[in-house]
Amino acid sequence: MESQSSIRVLIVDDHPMMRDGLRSTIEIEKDMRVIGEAVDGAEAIEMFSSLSPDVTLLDLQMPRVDGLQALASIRQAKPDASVVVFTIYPGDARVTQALNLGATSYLLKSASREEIIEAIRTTSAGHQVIAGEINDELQAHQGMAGLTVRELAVLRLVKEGMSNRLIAESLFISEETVKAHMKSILTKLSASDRTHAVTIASRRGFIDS
Amino acid sequence: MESQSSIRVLIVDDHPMMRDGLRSTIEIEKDMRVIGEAVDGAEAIEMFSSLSPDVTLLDLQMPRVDGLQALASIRQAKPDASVVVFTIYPGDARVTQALNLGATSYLLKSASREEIIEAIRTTSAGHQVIAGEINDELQAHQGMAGLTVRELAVLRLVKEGMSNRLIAESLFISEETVKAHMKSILTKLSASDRTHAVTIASRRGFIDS
DNA sequence: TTCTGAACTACTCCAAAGAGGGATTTTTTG
DNA sequence: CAAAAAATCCCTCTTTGGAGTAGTTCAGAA
Repeated sequence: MESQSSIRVLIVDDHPMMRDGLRSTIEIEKDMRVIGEAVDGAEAIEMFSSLSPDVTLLDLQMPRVDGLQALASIRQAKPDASVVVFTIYPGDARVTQALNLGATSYLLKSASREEIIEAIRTTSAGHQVIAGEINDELQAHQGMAGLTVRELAVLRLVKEGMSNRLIAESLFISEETVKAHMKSILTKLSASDRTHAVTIASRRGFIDS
Repeated sequence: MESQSSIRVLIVDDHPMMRDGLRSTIEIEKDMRVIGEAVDGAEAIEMFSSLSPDVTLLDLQMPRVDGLQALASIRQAKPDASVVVFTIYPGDARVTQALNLGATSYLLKSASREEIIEAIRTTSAGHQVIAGEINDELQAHQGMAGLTVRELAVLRLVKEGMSNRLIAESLFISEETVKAHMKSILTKLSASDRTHAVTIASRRGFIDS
């Protein structure tokens, strides 16, 4: 589709220097150009609908509306949108979530100029690019059960230092139910206690660190 | 000193796009230029001693040798070196540590082009620049007791899910001593339990997240 | 040198966490 | 619709965590 004209790219990142780097790297290539820069998720959603870029380069860590929310909105507005997630976060759970939300590709910020340019081209052609480290991580946790919505809600409160009793009150359930969720969380994450569970969940991208 | 000639800057960051952004932004200014780029702490130490830059722009989050270690080496080699820490990490404890290690200035990656350029100029002139958000954080925790070396060692093991008994064995001390350290940690961080302590310590930059 | 902070140890005591069972009711989905 | 998955609740039992209190040793600073 974009073989004749140039690939129109929207950059979404809250760090000015990172946007500058991406812009200057992309502008060097003859078959692509930057048509807009957004500094947070809210702006990303607006600019996506007004500009209709061919490829959106999307950071996940952003103030206000985060990248995953932006991704959801964008894919809802245009279900075949090509999005390259470009983030420092590995973590199989976050990657899986992004791919389920419709991200086409997933790159890390440690990627080289060439990898990024190549990923934009490949993604605009409708193909997927996943960073090697990410693939390793996905395979390492392949087949493992994810955490449910309720388990994540419990774990986020655990992280803030709440006791099972307080969590129960906060979620309007019994303490026994909280314990049941905790048991499931510890099993699924192979954690030795609640602190370990939070540590593992942060590393794997189930919850924000 | 550098008023006649241009300010010679060394960039240290493991993200190629970030380095590109910094380089192109700095090269626009007539009174400064980039004389080298390092991708990790080890390279930073080497390049610092071979190039003797006027200002070093240093990221903290890097593979192998991290930024704080690099900072320590650099300041040891040249005690009056001007270093601008440039990182995504806030966290008063990390900032305090960096400043104690001899960092001149502390900027966040959300900083604008103008703020970065201005910080390089000010720092090369021997003055300090601290990002506003960072100052707020420092003030908010000003006067609070820091964690001791031993308390940090305990907390890092707590984060990995170890029980007091296991931590005691691991550090060759009694479980009662571990409990004493935990009591002190919980008090100093105003944490409700060990999980909360790890969460707060990560946010404030006492331990890596 | 006295003093302060850090590291260490010991005791009691109770609340909380987690292991090991089992069971019911929604909700989702093939 | 039937089956599976998720969410709920309950009971026992043991281990662990954390509060409270008290003390020693040692090193470095005032």
